[in-house]
Amino acid sequence: MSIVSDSAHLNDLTVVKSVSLTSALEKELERLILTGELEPGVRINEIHLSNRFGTSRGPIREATRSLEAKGLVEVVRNRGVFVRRLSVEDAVEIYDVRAALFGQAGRLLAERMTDGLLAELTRMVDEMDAVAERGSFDDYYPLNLGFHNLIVSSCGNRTLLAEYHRFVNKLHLFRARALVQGGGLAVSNREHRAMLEALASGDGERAQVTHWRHVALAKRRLIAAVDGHARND
Amino acid sequence: MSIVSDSAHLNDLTVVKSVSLTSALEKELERLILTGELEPGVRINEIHLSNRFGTSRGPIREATRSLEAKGLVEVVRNRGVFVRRLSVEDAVEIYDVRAALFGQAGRLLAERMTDGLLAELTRMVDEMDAVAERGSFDDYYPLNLGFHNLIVSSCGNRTLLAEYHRFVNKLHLFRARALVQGGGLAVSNREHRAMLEALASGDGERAQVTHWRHVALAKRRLIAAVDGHARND
DNA sequence: GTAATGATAACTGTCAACAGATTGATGGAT
DNA sequence: ATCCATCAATCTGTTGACAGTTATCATTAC
Repeated sequence: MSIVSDSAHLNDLTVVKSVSLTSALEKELERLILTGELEPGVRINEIHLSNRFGTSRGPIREATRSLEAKGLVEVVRNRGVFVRRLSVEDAVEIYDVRAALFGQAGRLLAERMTDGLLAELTRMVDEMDAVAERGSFDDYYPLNLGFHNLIVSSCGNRTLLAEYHRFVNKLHLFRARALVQGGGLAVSNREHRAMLEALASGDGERAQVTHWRHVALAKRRLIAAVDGHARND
Repeated sequence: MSIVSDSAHLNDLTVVKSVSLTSALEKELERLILTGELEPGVRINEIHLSNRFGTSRGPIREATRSLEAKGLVEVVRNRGVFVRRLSVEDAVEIYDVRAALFGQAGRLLAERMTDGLLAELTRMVDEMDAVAERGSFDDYYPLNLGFHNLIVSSCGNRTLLAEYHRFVNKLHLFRARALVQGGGLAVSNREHRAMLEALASGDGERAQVTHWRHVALAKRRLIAAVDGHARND
């Protein structure tokens, strides 16, 4: 495992001196973890990292403590820090939290909806329908992500937005994540339409229910996929 | 290594060598912040702390980075770390998140309710009623806290539990928090009874709504209290 | 061949020191 | 009296080094 490779990303950041080395390192490590370049379970060697980034171990330790609080890594005394590995149970728990947050975002958004936003969201769902017919998951995924992000970003609660992102990010640590991403494109987008209608109606309660249910059903699909996969093993 | 510090709490922890100095410091700092011994807005001086606890600055810096990720302090480059200060808007946002999480906890709990737990929760509400009649807030507050904690702790989702606590803790950073704590004891406990009935019925949807509404109404009381206070100024 | 053992290497925990930035004070000019 | 420049003190950012712990691996005994 030769971690001795140059990181262009970090160099970009270190040029800007207004950002501390620690936070730059933290962002870079987070990127490495979320993109999967640092796989769940692997140990993060402080000395290797300090060589790789040309810094001392101090800032790296600070960055990893921050990542630990964010739940992306695990620190074991005298043994090191490990990229956190999510079990199926962890992932299911996260879906519950995410459903709660997303439902709340839907409620808030319904109560402050604008015509322009509704048009944009409708356009996205139409586009997803078109892509879903072709069954192209690689095209569907970013659209789906953007749709959800736009909803939560527009709900007017920055705390909620930050928390939502935290949990969506954490799902990247779940190895079997790819299982659930494949199926049910058309089904999922039908739920999107129900959400749209609720948002358009301005009924917060109804919006909360539809948004909550959308994630709850995704959780069901995850569980079903995992069970199916386990049976096939 | 003689740890010459005024903090009995810290000494308790350092005796156990399985816990790193950093995490012991973090717990202690968190305690100081949540109890208000370190007030919102004040700067945390690394050198003073290292003298106080008899350590070097390294572990303290690591602990503060962790607290930053938890949202309890704010780090400003080259200026230091400050105990985070929550605005009214921040507090309101947190209530929304808390409502979402608490509602979800109610749903999960309703679907796994036991007779013993229901009896215990009922007992607590009865006790709160008795205390509320006397209008004794100091007695009501810990009971109320315990009631909510028992619900979230019993819902079976540890991730949700951790997040819920995170946000309840963050509310300690809100200076005007005391405003909302005083009023509506009897009203609040009437909402508790509605929650109890929903939990007893085993209807997850209904439990989620009642639990969500309980926090949403608390948020309204907070806003009303803040507005009233502003008018009286 | 396998398991216990002990030496060695590698790594983390902590510390003390240096470099750079910020703050506040001092003194002079207007 | 006010404003600005300069400077000293204080604090943070970062580094390199040392101590203690864990992991590795060859050796030995069975």
